[in-house]
Amino acid sequence: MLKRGYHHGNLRQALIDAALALIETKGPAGFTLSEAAKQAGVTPAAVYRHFAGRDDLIAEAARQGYVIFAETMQCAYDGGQPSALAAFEATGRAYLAFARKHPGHYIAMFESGISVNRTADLAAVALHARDVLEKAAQELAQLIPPEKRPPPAVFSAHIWALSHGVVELFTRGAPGAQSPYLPEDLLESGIGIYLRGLGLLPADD
Amino acid sequence: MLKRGYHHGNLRQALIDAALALIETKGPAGFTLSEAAKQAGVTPAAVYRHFAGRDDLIAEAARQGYVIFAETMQCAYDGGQPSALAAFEATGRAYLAFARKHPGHYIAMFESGISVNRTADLAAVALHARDVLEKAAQELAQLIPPEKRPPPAVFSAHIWALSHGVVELFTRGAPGAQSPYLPEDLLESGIGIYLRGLGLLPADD
DNA sequence: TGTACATCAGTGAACGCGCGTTCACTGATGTAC
DNA sequence: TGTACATCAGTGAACGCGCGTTCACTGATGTAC
Repeated sequence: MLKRGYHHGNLRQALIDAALALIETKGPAGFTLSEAAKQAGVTPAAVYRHFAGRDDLIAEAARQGYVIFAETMQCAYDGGQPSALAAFEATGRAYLAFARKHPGHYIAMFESGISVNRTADLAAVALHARDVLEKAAQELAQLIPPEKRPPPAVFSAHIWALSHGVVELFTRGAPGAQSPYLPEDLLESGIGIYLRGLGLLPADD
Repeated sequence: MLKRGYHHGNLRQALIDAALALIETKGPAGFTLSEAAKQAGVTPAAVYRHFAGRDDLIAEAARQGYVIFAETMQCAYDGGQPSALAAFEATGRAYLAFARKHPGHYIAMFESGISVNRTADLAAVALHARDVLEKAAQELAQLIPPEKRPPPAVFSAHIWALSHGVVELFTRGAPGAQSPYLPEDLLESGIGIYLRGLGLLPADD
């Protein structure tokens, strides 16, 4: 953040970062353009040099989130290679790790109410993120005999839903947060049982 | 709704219903006390005869949601008796059915940002709803050999998370809504694979 | 049955507030000569 | 290296709006006699 007197230096990103911090602290409804501007040390009007308006700012925050999200999962996937099983499990764990590490992004992406189809750019990067998970599922599905193999899209949807449900219900003071189990453990054991159901893990523990 | 001229008759419930309709239509942020009053044909100030304020209205909507939620699942559970497996699967299906049939309640409960611990009353009814699912899980867990039986709380948390994730991601125009699969089918197949992983369903399909 | 009265649900006007957004402007910055 | 100038990022004042909330009030309702 090279602050060069009158001009800010990198206000655009500073505004996004401020928005993310606000969303993380006060929830998706707590974010306001004015407050984000204030946090960045700037007048609300200055925001309009860089964004079309309030929603455009959130959308950009979400977009950056999807980029990091895809990168995180891709990286985990690569790290688990060449074992399809290890790659898949690492990808699942990366989902929760992302939600933990980037709560502002996560909320902007999934809880702010902005549509993923708002811009073509946002839709593309969101689709790419989904493809990473689906590719991991597809590769793993090869190990299942074709006649009892579910479509990879179904497979990955299950894992995505389970991961998302764990995040929403058992992190950040959600309804199930009084549970004595760590979200990480819940997700790992849940995926374990699921993969056993697919015959990808031995039945005996 | 017996409208007796000047006095409304049952304004309290009319306000809750209006709030639910608004939440369903415009999302959790779209709800305003003033608009709910207007929908009920009444001045905003009239709301304060029945509720402490805006948040109190949403909390009451959520509370009623938890009551219906618990009833719906309890009813499905009872209908599946005496088979533990049938009762459990019916309870899982009831979760999604509730979200479909009462989207306003569902959003008020899980997406409005009001804490379940806001009042003792709300916390109690939310806990009761969770207990219904947990009881179904507990009973079903009896069929698993003790040494490979997961704690029922973990078991039910998995199902809850999977159900919630499916609702959030694959209904109501969410990120995964362009998926060609019905949420009902996704949830059913997911639970099926999961139960197979626990040895509660035969491995061959 | 008719009248006087207490109750209290809803009115209507007003409030302060913070929001997103606009506009003419200003002055720091980087460039051309 | 020094000066004149064009650019354009950010200012500051202002706007209209709808929000949640308050208050003194009013008049429909149900009850007591």
